[in-house]
Amino acid sequence: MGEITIKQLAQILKVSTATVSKALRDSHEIGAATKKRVQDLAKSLNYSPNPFASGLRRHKSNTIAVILPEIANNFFAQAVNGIDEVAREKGYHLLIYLSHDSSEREAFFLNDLLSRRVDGLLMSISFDASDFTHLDAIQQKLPTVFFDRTYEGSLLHVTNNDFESAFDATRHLYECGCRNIAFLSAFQTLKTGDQRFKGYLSALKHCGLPFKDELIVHCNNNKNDSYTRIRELMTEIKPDGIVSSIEKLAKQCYYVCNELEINIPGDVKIVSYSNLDSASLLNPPLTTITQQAFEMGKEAATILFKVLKNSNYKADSKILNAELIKRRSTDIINI
Amino acid sequence: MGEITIKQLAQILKVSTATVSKALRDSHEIGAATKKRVQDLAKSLNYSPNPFASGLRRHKSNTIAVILPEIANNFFAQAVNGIDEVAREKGYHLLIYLSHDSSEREAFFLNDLLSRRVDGLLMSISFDASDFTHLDAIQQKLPTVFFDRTYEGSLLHVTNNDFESAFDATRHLYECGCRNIAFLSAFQTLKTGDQRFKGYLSALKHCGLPFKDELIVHCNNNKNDSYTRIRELMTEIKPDGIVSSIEKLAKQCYYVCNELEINIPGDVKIVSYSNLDSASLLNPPLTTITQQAFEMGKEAATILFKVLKNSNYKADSKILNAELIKRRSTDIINI
DNA sequence: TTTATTTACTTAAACGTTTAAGTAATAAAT
DNA sequence: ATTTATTACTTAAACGTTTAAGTAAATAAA
Repeated sequence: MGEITIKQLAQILKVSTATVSKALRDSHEIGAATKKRVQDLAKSLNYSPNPFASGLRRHKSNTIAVILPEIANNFFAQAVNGIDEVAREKGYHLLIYLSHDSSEREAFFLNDLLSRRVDGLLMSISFDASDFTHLDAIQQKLPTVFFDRTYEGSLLHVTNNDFESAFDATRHLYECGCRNIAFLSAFQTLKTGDQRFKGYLSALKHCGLPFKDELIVHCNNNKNDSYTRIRELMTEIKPDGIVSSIEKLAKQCYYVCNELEINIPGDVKIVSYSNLDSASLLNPPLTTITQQAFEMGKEAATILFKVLKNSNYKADSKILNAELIKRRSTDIINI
Repeated sequence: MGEITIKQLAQILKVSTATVSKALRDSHEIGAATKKRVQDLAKSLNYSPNPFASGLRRHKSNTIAVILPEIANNFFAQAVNGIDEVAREKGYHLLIYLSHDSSEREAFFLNDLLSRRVDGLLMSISFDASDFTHLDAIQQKLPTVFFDRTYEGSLLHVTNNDFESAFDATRHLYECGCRNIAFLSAFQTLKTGDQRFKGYLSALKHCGLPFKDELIVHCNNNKNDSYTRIRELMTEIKPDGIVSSIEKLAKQCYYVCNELEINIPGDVKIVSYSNLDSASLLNPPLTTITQQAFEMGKEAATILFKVLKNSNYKADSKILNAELIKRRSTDIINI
């Protein structure tokens, strides 16, 4: 039961605990022979230092927190894979917090993290964020890198080229013949959502299409709500193209179209931000704006570790390019 | 910078640190008036206890570890959601370890967990496990509940009705007219994989179909390898039905069939263990054996917390029923 | 040879919390 | 009135590690 401690190692070897500690950390203060004796014994007894004791003493946890809106989503899951790769390499542990897109939960987590439980934070902001004071505060207290879903006040972040990718997607629909392009909006209070919307607007202008308010559907966190709104859009406004700023909503479009027997891409073409790995197996295969999810996690973690190494590294950012992958959901159908 | 400590609270209130500590934990040793003074001040200064100090003293981390084969998989992601729900409610934190289906990584993690960093462990075993000594060992040291992918030696676990669900899936194919049913096998060294295979065998017998070795495809962790094997199966053996014991392999079947222009369900019918939430949007919609992923995480966590509360609770298990959801990939086609 | 430096350790305090043991004052029981 | 119990605290040690400061011996420089 009782785990082996430095004290016990010291007793066995008839040296002080200081010697053991230093030998294990390979300090120059310890002679080669003693070092080896200590290290050999430690290995043979399968000693591993108590993380609480060393965390307490060193004010360092070797742990980073990751706050995510959700985990059952290929984008975030892949991002975690990227984060994990970097963190493991550095010997760090990963504490996961799921906000389920609730800023209330998020605030609770952020408060918890002030206890110095972790050395740093990687975060993607929740759907319904509107008050950013907690986020402003955490950045002052804890090295924090935002990824994907960022806000105006973020100092360190990794984002997509959201404006450009939304622009390209919208233009792609135009080029495929759409003249009535709807936009399914989400998290427009965040920089990420705002940029996507602006990209859409800019593309409309560029293509000479008028902006129509009824083509914008603001979706919230409630599944039924957004289903109803999309259904309304499809029955009343009947767009011939849809840009969805979030994967969830694109799926709902598919369900609505199934229900209403609307043909994709015949009646309406759809393109969505999505990292669904079965996008090409859907019926029809979905044209996606695919983010570099793994890379994004990796980059965010890399920036965080830079900051942890050198704490006067106060602002940095990286933009990754999302890729428009054209599939059948935006095919031109010759009748 | 410097976080507020109990010492500082004590100094301000002119009481001892013991009093503060006890007041915060609502001890009966402290008078109501003092208690209130302490709690009010703590709240107003946003005090939160240093988790390292209290972890060191109490030998308790309020953290549980979760070891998963992968996270970019709806089953595991939903299981994490279930775990998260229970853990948050109990005020626990979640440390995530991804084995990427490597038992080597897994062993490394298990070793790390011996440092008493966490109070308990929830685990789903990696794909290529063959030596179970690490698993035997961890169960002696740390309350551990296995879920989904378990092994013979597991004391606490939550599983599917793997035998029955594989039986039902196989029989379903038989009832849809399949007489040459292939089985895509994975992690057969684990109890989970073994049970699924036995369920398949039993159904063959029950339906009066002969067992043919060439209909079994053993798939490993390597994506290209298993693609090749499935391709061989489809070109050489040409089964009219496939039971896939893992979602990944079912997707590969779809890709192979796309490539070879094999019609699903006309030429071959497919059923797979899968929690893909877009299963119904696939082309064709995939008949799945859908596990109660969220429930499984929740149940596993619940058992773990029972053990944490009462440590002579040494063996327990729960079986959840996976559901066969029939979709077009196993439809009977009338020619 | 004397002094300064380097090497290889040890001592002891510190990190922030918890808790067993002690104490003084008050209330209850005899 | 004396003993016993209860209440509301305090003292001090402990959890296991790290590290600043000290020390004695060996080596190098003067």
